[in-house]
Amino acid sequence: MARRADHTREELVELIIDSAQKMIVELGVEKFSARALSKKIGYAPGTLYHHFEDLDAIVTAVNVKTLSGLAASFAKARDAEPNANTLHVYADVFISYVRNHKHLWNALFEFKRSEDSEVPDWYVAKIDGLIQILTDCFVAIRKDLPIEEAQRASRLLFASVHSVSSLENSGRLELIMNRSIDDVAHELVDIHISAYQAR
Amino acid sequence: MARRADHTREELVELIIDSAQKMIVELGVEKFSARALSKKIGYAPGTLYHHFEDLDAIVTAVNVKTLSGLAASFAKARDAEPNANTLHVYADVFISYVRNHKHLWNALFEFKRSEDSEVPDWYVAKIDGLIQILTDCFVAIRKDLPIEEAQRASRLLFASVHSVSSLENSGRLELIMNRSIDDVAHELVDIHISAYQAR
DNA sequence: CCATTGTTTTGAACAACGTTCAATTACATG
DNA sequence: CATGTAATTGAACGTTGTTCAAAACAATGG
Repeated sequence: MARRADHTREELVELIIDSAQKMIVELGVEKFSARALSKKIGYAPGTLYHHFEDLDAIVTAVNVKTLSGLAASFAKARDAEPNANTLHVYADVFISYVRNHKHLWNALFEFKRSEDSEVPDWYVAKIDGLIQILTDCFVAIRKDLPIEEAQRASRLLFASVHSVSSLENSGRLELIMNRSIDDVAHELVDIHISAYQAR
Repeated sequence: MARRADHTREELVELIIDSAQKMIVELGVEKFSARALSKKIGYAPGTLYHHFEDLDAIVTAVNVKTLSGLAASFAKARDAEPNANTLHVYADVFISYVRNHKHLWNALFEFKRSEDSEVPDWYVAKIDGLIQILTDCFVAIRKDLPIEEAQRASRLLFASVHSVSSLENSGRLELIMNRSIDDVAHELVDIHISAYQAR
């Protein structure tokens, strides 16, 4: 048939992404399937593949929104006068965002993308944006150090907090320690600040 | 039929685990399947389920060996006189073990276990053993601090290095920074030592 | 040496998955 | 109203993990 009258191309693409997002939020990415999604939106499975390369592409589209949401939370918390304490604020923002969007976050960092599929550029760009905000804080902590040092420090802190929170999110932090992720994140921030100040 | 003459029960269990391990090493855990495994060992798929609860249980059995292997590597590198530098040695041991057993490590930390399945006790015990070794180093660095502080520090360092190396292993470290995992691990060790010394 | 017993092994079957593509259908245009 | 175009369909293919009645083998007792 030709395009059904109920949705334009753009509307359909949006419908697919939004429904996929809802589905992942509710059931987690492992329960997410092409058949279930197509049923939910009232189209046949094959239709999905005329608007997206494969399921991977749909999850990736959802991931854009997830990462944008985190960026928005960071932007909201952004301080005109960044300092050491601001890093703790961002840690809180990060931890609670991940906690409140557990399934979406898992989709972002646990979904297996196929071997050949490249890492999208916007992925790196979005993350770079987040890290830049942290870099500002490190710059403020020690204005005498070159910006490269601050960048290095912020990337390392981001990687640390991020990956420890992934560990928590997959239920494996308790294998290593019996502490809340909030505790751990804040201590990591302290440690990284302390080491940075002692340079 | 009754038990086939070619393998005793114990031999068969061992054969299953060993073949599963080989398979994961060669192809990765995502290519690992019940049918392929049964074909490889020359038994029918159903046979696997008479010796293991499910595929998860087989992967878990492989994981025992993986974690034991890491523990053995740590034990080999263990120093009678631990100090700050020894932590770097362990970082190297850890990183190269993960690098040399990429697929096995992924099976250990990326394989999705079913919701209800409990974390095995030996899992925690093995990891605790590794962390104890690190704790000794921290104790040596500052003998005046209580052992709880050293334990805290070693768990945090272990979690950091471990999770950053997971990030690398899943090909996502490059999303955050353009550095080798070795570099990152050693800087993490330095940072944690520095902060610990400054307490 | 054979029949019976008790397990172990088998493999077809089930429900689900991602994906493809010929056939169909609905809409826009002439 | 006929024709053409393009979106949609859904059956089909090859996977997957798992189950279970049936079959097959080894040990046992006579």
